[in-house]
Amino acid sequence: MIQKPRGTRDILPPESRLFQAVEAAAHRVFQALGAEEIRTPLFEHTELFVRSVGETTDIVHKEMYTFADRKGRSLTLRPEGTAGVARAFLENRLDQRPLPQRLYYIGPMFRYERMQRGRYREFRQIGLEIIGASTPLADAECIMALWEFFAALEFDNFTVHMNNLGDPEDRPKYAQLLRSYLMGSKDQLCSDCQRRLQENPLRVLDCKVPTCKEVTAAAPGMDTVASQASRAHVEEVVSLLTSLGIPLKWNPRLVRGLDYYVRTVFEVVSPELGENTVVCGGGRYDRLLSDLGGPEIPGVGFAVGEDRLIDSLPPAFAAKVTTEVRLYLIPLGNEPALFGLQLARDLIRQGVPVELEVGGRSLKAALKRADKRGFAKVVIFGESELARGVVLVKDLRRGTQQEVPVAELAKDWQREVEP
RNA sequence: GUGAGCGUAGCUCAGCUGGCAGAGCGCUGGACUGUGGCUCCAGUGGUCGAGGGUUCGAAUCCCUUCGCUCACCCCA
Repeated sequence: MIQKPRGTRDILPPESRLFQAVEAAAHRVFQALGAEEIRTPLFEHTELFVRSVGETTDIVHKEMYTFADRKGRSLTLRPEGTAGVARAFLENRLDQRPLPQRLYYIGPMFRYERMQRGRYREFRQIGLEIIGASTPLADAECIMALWEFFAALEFDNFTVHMNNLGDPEDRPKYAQLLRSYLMGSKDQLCSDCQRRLQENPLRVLDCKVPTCKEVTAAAPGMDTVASQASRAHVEEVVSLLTSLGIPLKWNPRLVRGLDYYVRTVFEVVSPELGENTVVCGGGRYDRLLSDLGGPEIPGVGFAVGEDRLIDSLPPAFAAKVTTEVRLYLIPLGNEPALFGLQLARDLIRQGVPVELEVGGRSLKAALKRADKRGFAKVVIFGESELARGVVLVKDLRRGTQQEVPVAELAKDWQREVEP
């Protein structure tokens, strides 16, 4: 038996409804803010990701699905969405349209990683990019959009973690500062952190080992060397969001895994999936487009891990989405079966979702099945009902049943669903 | 890349120091002819992940291999 490749998943009903609901919310919220959908290739030239995400990052270093095509060109399945959007933006000269442009995408990403809870090799991201605005207001709008997206999914308790990564020229300065600070307590760091100390001291701030946390607790924050301009920028973003009533948690140890971020960075972690499982990450990337050979156009954006988001959806919302709301049509006999087919056609034309019993079940068996499937209402009709132009509508929850003229069935349903 | 655990029915799992492969749930049907939920009955369903070894006999013990999961790492 052939199985799916490691790290991929089959999204089956009813879970597929959760994906539909989440994506519908994304379309609705982002479009309301003036964003438009962009769809870019699932694979790109490898060079694009090496240059944008960063050669030394883990993503590029060891997690990309890279392959040679038949002409020997090196291609890579996209590990994230922003690079492709930036490339498409430049290639199609979208900078010639009015700026800023708000673009969002929904689709699969690929990273070669070991499987773990909430971590897949093929996973879906929903991302929003605001390209062509460098103001703190743009950052704030971006995070506000994120907030509204989560709110539309009925999340009521989550926090946006924020930090300032400074400008590109600040980062080596900070790495040096942090390294010399940590050198003093080198012996108390775990073996991983002693290695990180040389390679990438910022990562030490991320370590979960308690002794390392103690050492880094009083370490100087990025803002001690961040440029005055970047500090003023991020402070303004915080101020704007605070005025909006969006709770932020300042986290000076927040470090992102992509090199292109500057200044504002933020994350949302899921309490359900554990403290180190990021559901959403984003930030500002003012140098990305110019680094890719384009004009100096700033941008800010985020990506939500759709699979992880769905794993941590509020239960009440998930239950509502997966509940069967449709009329179950049960014909009794051959004449009524034909009528049932016509009735199903008429009802779906009027926007009433139905399920016709086509398995020839007895009434008893059909009702039993209706109960198991969670149908709220069933429609029963035999020859005697048809002769009188009515059907029996049975409410399974209340246990009541009444005759309804066939012509009023759709109206009866709409009254029930949209009171 | 490092470490740990687990593979038995569609699902969740039992199966003792080796002795006829099981339960619950699910699915299908039935218990007054056209009225569900509870209950009861019946049916359905397994190369015990795969290969090899030990043995009269292996789901069980040993070896190999494949697969899955979790943690580290990193990230969505």
